[in-house]
Amino acid sequence: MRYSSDQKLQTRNRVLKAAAAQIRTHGPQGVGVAALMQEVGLTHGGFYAHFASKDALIAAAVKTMFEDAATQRHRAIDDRSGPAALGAFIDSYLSPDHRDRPDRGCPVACLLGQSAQLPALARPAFDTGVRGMVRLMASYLPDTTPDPMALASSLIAELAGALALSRAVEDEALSLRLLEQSRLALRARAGLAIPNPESPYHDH
Amino acid sequence: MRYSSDQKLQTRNRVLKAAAAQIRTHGPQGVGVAALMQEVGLTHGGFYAHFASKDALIAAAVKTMFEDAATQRHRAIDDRSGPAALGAFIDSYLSPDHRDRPDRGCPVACLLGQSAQLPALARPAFDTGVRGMVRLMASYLPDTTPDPMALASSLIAELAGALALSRAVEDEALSLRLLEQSRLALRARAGLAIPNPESPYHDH
DNA sequence: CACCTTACATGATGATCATCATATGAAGCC
DNA sequence: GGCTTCATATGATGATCATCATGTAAGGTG
Repeated sequence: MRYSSDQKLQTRNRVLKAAAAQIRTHGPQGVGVAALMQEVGLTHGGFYAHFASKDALIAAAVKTMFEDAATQRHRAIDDRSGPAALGAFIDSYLSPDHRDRPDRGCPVACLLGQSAQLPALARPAFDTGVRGMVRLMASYLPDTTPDPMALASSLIAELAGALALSRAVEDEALSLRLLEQSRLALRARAGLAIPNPESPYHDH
Repeated sequence: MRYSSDQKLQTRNRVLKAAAAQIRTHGPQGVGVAALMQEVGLTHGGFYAHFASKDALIAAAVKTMFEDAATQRHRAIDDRSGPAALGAFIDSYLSPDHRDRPDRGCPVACLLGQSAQLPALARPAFDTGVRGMVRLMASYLPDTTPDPMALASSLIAELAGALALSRAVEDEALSLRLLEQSRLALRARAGLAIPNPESPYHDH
């Protein structure tokens, strides 16, 4: 068959999207080329028409992860600004919903512990993503913050750490406690009021 | 040859020790039975005399990791007590030295992001380790702390998150900044004085 | 209408890996 | 001194996997 003009690009994007989800749930090693292509409805043979290697795919997938995460953050925060935006960000980040959907969640928290498995090609994208996330957090902080970048760095470490920990832990009660206590601590550290206990979480 | 009475146990311990290091550096998937046995000076055949499966090995190795970590913590803290112990713990945890030696470092930070790769057999040991670490941290906190377990949970999340992040990042300057800013933030949050900038880190 | 490009499929290759069946070789025991 | 035991070695098996060479169908282009 002859394909529509951007057929190849669309296929490539579908593969990328599937890879981005698989990498976040099963790690870079957990993705097989054959299984990935099958998920997209194709066979493994065509893969190398789109990517030079599996490592190249992972590098590209990590990049798209961070791009998607940026647009997702905008949706989670809606049109809120200042403290409301910051609170919404923290709450959605440390929600059980986010914990249970790593496949569409924050790449930083997912790749945190995968440093050894991540191919060198994908590393720069990760660094850029971390830097961007710290910068974004700093931009949310009150103008009165003495050193916003320093505080943001510390807040991001706890955000990602708490989420990753809550995922790694087996016991649901312990997992929820880790989320909730970091959520409260982070809100306090960021200068936010105690959140409404009735609706502590938000969708994204 | 006939072997000394505890030969088998000693071999098993050597395998476990090597596995514990490999898992922390290369992840659970990064360890091959053959390579592991060769590192210990044996061939792959004898492995199944010691462990029922690779998963069983990983579970046992995770357990020993946490046991070793407990004794290591005692050494890092020496005979200090109270604030001095807490400060030494934070400083050594977030030191470049600890960052660069994951093979003998904190299992929590190493396994944080490996939840997907960790076999079910090893999960309970991880939970126990996390709980123990939070409890230990709580025991260090000043008596005046309103809810020590809550604060400890938040502190551990930042500790492990900052260390894992500093390892995952490629850029050395960014990595050091992540360590240092969380170190200062954690000391402040734990009610400690600003550390001496001359010798900010300690061996362990 | 014939041709050639293009997007993908089929099938093979070689590597790696966990697992296991079986062999070996040294020592304690009779 | 031969028999047995037991820690480890050798080698095989089957599975999984990345990669690639080659085939195929379809449709725009000449």
